[in-house]
Amino acid sequence: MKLGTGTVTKRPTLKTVAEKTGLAVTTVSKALNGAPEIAAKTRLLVENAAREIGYVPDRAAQRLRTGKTNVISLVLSPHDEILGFSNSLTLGLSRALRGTNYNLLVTPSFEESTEIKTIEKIVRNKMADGIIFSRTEPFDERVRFLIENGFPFVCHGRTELSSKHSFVDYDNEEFARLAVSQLAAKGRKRLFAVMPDRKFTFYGHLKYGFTSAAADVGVSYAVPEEVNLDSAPDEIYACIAKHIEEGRSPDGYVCAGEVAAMTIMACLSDHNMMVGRDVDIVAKQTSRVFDHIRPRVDTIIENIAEAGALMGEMLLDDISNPNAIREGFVQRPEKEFPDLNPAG
Amino acid sequence: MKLGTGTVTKRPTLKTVAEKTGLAVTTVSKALNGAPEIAAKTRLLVENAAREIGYVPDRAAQRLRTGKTNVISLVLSPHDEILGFSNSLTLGLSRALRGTNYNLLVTPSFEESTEIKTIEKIVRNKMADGIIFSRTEPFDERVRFLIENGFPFVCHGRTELSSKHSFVDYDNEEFARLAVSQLAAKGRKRLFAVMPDRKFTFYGHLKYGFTSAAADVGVSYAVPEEVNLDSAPDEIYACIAKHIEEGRSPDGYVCAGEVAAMTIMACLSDHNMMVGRDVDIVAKQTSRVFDHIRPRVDTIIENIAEAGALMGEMLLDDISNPNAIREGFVQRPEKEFPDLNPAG
DNA sequence: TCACAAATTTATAACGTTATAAATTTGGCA
DNA sequence: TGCCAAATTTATAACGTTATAAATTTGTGA
Repeated sequence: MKLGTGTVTKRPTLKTVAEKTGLAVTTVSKALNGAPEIAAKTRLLVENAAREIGYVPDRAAQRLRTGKTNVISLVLSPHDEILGFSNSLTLGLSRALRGTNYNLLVTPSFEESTEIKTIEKIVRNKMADGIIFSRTEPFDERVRFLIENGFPFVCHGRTELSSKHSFVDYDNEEFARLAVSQLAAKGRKRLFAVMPDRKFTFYGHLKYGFTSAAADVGVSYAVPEEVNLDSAPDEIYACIAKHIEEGRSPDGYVCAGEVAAMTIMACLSDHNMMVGRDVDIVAKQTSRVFDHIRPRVDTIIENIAEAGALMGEMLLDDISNPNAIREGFVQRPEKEFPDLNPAG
Repeated sequence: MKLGTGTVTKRPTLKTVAEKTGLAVTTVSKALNGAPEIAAKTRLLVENAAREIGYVPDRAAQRLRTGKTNVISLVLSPHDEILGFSNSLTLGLSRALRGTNYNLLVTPSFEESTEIKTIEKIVRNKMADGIIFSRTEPFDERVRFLIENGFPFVCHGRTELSSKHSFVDYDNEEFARLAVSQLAAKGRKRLFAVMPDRKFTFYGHLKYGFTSAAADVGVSYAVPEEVNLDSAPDEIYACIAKHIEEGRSPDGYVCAGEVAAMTIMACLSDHNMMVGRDVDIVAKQTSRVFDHIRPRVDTIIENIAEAGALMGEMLLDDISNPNAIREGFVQRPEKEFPDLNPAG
């Protein structure tokens, strides 16, 4: 479809359609927006004329008039793992937005501390109709801010705040239990878990899952204090290496992050520890990297794209029903990726 | 910063600032936009007042009035590898946009065929001031369309079109040469290269690089016809497996895609072929996954985040200087990642 | 001090849309 | 046929900004 080769024909507006049909601008607007008072034959007339001359409403004008941006903003944390996480989230979200007339604005924060500023800016400047973000904390300031301002949002992870709000979370407690059972089933006794930063809500869920499962199946589990899932790979590597070299190596690892899990595997390999023989790992898998990594490790899947799609749908719902009661959804751990994910 | 707890105070507008300062709306507008005719003391007065009451211009109104969207659109292909590519691109782009008042709209196409439609839509609906996309073909229809419509864009990859246009490409020819030399230096003689789809510009560059380097250093190289870098990992795996099982295994692999390279490694491992002993691989590295994969393989880096940042800067330039002569930039292969990349 | 140019400020209109209220047309029924 | 309510269409104003042109103020030199 060429748009006037060189000759810049101005975009058709409501006025253009009005002139073509001999109707008033208002009528055309109403006809295209499905106002009930418009006669059926008028609506048809307008729709045909609009299609014929390729009329598309001007978003800026609509936005100025109605105050709606038709934009959803995905606020990324600097730590959203370059591997998989934000990518899958974006993809899932886009899938939910497909077919709607919402667009996706991606706003990375470059420092953790600026994330709340980013959100404040989006709200203050009305840059979007709703916000999506992740890495929720129990008393998350972003959540508080958004609730206080009545701004629609869906976050990835629960909070412990009293106000209900939309969220999509993952059952990390169950993840922890499954992981511990799997390792126990392989005869592993001394486990080692790389945990997220304590400040995140899912730290608690994991911890509770680990503790109870470890007690249930009679294994021990330790957490290295000096690193967490967001630590630089080098630091995680060094930490694991130190334990191995000091003879304090566990016989099973649980890791709720892909990069950290890969780092552990690299470290084990470099120390001639064989996964499956000397040690076992259960990793949380959020992308498909582990499909291509050897030795194979046990993984438990967290489907981020699905979470993203769900968050998108929930957010659209929240935007159109500002007064509805907010609900959360908790994803269950899965064994297999569904096949609708793009390869990778 | 709380925005009126519950009490919805309307956003300040130019009018608000005008009333506060006793000046006309026009004057305020000009003062804030740096118009030269505004007296210094007036400008200061306005700036202070604006800051004080937290005035932020309404984008929708600006956009309606000026026709500028202040949005850059990143159009993603369904094949942009879930691992790294689009993520790094997004990050780099965001970095370039940081500090400007441009926002990043991410628009994934879900089918390859709809990508041109996506772009047409962005242009027709003036959804952005400029477009970024990748996977350029020699006679790319997207490039043709955008040039024809005088719409600013920067693509990742060159074309063979006669009109000059902005692009950022990677020296894949050099990549191929380096890869072949590295393998030859290790004594490898029969190489195997998984190539991109023939339709892409960089197919030609790689091919030329391979052919000339192979001739120079006296090795052979073959390309499996049935798969390319975008093939499903399963297919690549099956293809490599078949060659190994039929005794036609090469002793060196070159792979310009991360996922494909990992797949090859997995296949080799599953067939008890040891990288470094039975076979060697040189992979193109666009994320940091290979840092964490064992056995270590030789990689040659293509810094996508840097490319993204560069593309962003070029696009902003192109937007502000519509009549400037367009130029391209070709990235050189690198040995190391710079350290400004977020961990991962 | 006055005239006039330069400097600065201002009023008006417009971008394209939709909410509101007013105007017109239609159709039913006496 | 004529009246009235219902159905449908229309005019007007407004969202917040900036381009344009007009108006005002300031400063300079005679």
